[in-house]
Amino acid sequence: MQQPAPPLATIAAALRRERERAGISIAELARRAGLAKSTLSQLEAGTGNPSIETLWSLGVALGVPFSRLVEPLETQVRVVRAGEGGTRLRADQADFVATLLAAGSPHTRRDLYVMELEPGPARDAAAHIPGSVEHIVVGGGRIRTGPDGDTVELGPGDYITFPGDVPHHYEALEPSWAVLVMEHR
Amino acid sequence: MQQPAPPLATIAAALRRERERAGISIAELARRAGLAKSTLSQLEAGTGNPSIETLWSLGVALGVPFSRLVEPLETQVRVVRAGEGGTRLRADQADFVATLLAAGSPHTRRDLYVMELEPGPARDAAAHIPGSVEHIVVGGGRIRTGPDGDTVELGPGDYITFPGDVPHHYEALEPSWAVLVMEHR
DNA sequence: TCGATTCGTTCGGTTTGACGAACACTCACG
DNA sequence: CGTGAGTGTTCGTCAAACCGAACGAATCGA
Repeated sequence: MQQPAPPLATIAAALRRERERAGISIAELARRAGLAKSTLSQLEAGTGNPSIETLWSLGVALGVPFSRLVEPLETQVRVVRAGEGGTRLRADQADFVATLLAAGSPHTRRDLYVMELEPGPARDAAAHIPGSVEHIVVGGGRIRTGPDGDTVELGPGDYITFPGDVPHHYEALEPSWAVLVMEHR
Repeated sequence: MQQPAPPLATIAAALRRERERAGISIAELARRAGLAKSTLSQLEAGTGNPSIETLWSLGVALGVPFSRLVEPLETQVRVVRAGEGGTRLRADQADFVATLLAAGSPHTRRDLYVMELEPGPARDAAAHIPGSVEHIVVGGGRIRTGPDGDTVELGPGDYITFPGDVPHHYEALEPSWAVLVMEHR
């Protein structure tokens, strides 16, 4: 039910991704992590099966949590209308369905809020930490929200997710409340 | 900044803890994971530095997310009624308040669901992965939920959190929907 | 008391991950 | 063109992870 796939390829991809994000070469990373560059080369090629210590030192050198290197990735604006939805779980003996909106990875930190809004424009230009993502499920009322220039109007049960590190705003069209999950890495 | 300590000892401890929780022997676990029991013996002893594949297969055999084996450790029923709440964020120039319900630590994995329930008892005895925690914010209707023998009735905007690894159930008193955040480590 | 079973640990042998050197390649400089 | 510094890859060597078998201890029946 869990453990979707052998993480060999995932590690290779994550490793390359994080290294390029840091803007350093294989040789440089090898030096910082105290490893042979040949080892890194093979790892990024998907060949090989690193030991915990090896992978750990890479996490340290890259400044990312260990689990970031072993679990997959996902962002963008995405809306799920009430009732629609992707993967639905249906309880065998029960009258309820649960719709998966966003799967979390271990390295993401998610804070859970309930948000109450009164009508009127309410900018939140603050543009949070880079890499943060917002998830909103409207509980009641109507809210227009999203990144500036790409806002969407939502009603009860509607879900939206969008990057939190760009200017965006919330605007209640009537007294409203919503569940907000703030995700930062 | 992160990466507190070499995870050698952590893995040894986590491995033993999870295995004993599953109530199986080293030999049995070795058989399920397709490893030599000698390997496990040494791993639990703290000797050795397992490869990713080895540790992964152990995670699968134990039915535990990979990261649970490599990261350290840290629940109860808690209810926040609509309008009440702990720390409230108030936007300076805006008409909205956000109430922090649950702060996420890194290393916890949180999946976001919307749940629709029809009236009638609906047991979910399944008792998910050990260490999992459920967070629920009711969007509409009325729901009675919580661990068996300790359920609470909730209305729109109410929040509850409780351990997900014990028998519990959802019971909609009328057609309802809710936001569910499933947290497992 | 003697198998028979299961447990966990210890001991050689084999596989393989990590290392370091050599390699081909590109770019900048003279 | 050299030549030097940078890149990433390939190859042989060595240490260590992993395996399988053998071991002592504990439990349970016959």
